[in-house]
Amino acid sequence: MKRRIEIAEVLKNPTLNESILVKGWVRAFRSNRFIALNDGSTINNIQVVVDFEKFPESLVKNIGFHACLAITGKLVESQGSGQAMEILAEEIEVLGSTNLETYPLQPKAQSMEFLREKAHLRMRTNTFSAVFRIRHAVAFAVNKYFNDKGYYYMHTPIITGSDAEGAGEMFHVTAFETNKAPLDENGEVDYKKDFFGKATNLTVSGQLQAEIGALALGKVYTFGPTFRAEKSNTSRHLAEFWMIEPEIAFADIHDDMDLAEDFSKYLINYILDNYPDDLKILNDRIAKMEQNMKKEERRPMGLIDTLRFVVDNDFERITYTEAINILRSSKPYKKGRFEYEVEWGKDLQSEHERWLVEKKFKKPVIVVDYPKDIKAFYMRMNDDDKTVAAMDVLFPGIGEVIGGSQREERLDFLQKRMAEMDIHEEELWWYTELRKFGGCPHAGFGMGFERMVLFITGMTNIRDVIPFPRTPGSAEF
RNA sequence: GCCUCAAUAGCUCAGUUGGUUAGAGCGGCGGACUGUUAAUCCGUAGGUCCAAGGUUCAAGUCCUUGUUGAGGCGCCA
Repeated sequence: MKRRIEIAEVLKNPTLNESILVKGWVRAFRSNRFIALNDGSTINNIQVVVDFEKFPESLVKNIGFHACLAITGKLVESQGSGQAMEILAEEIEVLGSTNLETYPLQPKAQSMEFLREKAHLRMRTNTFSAVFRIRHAVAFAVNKYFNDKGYYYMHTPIITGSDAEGAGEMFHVTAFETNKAPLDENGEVDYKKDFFGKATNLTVSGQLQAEIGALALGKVYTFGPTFRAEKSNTSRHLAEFWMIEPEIAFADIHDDMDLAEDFSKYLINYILDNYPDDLKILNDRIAKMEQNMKKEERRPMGLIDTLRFVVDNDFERITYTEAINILRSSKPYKKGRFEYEVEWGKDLQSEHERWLVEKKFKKPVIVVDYPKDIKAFYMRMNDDDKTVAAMDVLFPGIGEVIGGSQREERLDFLQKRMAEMDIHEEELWWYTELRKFGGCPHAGFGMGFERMVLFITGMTNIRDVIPFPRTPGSAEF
């Protein structure tokens, strides 16, 4: 019995004129003679040449789109011009045929919305196989980057007893059966009798726990699923997404920004260096799609050129106050083109961020030192007593990919902010104890993993860079 | 949560001012084809026009409600 060789290996280290065994799915069957076979190990196919008269008609009939085949044959130099080598089929076994009268996928461009409804099949397409190979690679690069720099990967809880993380609506977790939860004397659900003895939720952020790690291990990061019950209906939000949250001791906001920029560039470079073929498929797909678009709707640069440009240039760094001033002296502001007001103390709207990133600077922008009133309680107060050491990294086409801050390490400042924002210290007693016992300056950020994958793959909807998207009203598969 | 748009063949779409039997390309099916590269060529089948109600002599087309999807806003990552 011959051992199967993966197509990636065949193409990388070809053993010409030897008989080999490959297995995979049919991407195309042309001229009753040429099979393009793909096994997922690479975006590239191997061509199999079938002398159809040598095989029974019933077998040849089963070689349809996305049928699964095992093929033994001699690997030779190709006579055709589209590929370097090909396999002359000696034996063909149909492992799984496809009934094409009912199979929904077709060998042509189909809409992202349609394919999203076929999440169990869409990974077989060129676009999605490329996206999910790259998603894997970005995840690997995240771990490699931090490991190589001496960070420890820390697993923070998925179920949390704290509802004060302040990052959005939470999904409740309970072992009670619906409508059978015991009530207390006030008629409220008595969570003391629930599994954990208290009300619990799915985590919206691992940051507060990551701070525990940073203040013991020095440098840690979390990388895990995160849940937000916001009914966000946009191409940039998911109810279940993955977040990367490094947290570092003895670091200030500038170290934090340096890390965010270096880390982002590392991830992009890792894909540019290791997945050029998948990137090219995605690059060409976008170029083709944009052929029919008006010039002003097209991207200023192709996908690969955009990624190169981002890693080759410094991110723009401006303070929130500078951003406000730049916006107020901008053409669209003067001409009244912005829908929302630009005013110190108010958060930058999407349209403002987009103008700064896409029109003014044309590259990623880090905005730092936001007004304290629009930011979370744990962010470190600046000396001006008006702003906090918080930063957002904004990317073209996506907006906020990273949000971070230097954390408030001074107990009295922290307690004051918590009181102002009505956060009870009893609930976060362990968090304030980190300041009471051996605290130190520290900082960190959260990167939306899918948003980064969105940027690197050039996809336009976040639901298309996670295998099984969870959005309001949708939890199929 | 708010706003806007859309839903017609398996897919992507066209369908004029409300007017005869709802069209195309791709895909499927049948056939041809021994160097194809989104193969090509010939033939063929395929429709609850999202759902319910309404206006009208007449509705794919107009109105109401609902469902689903997309986009924008807010929230954020």
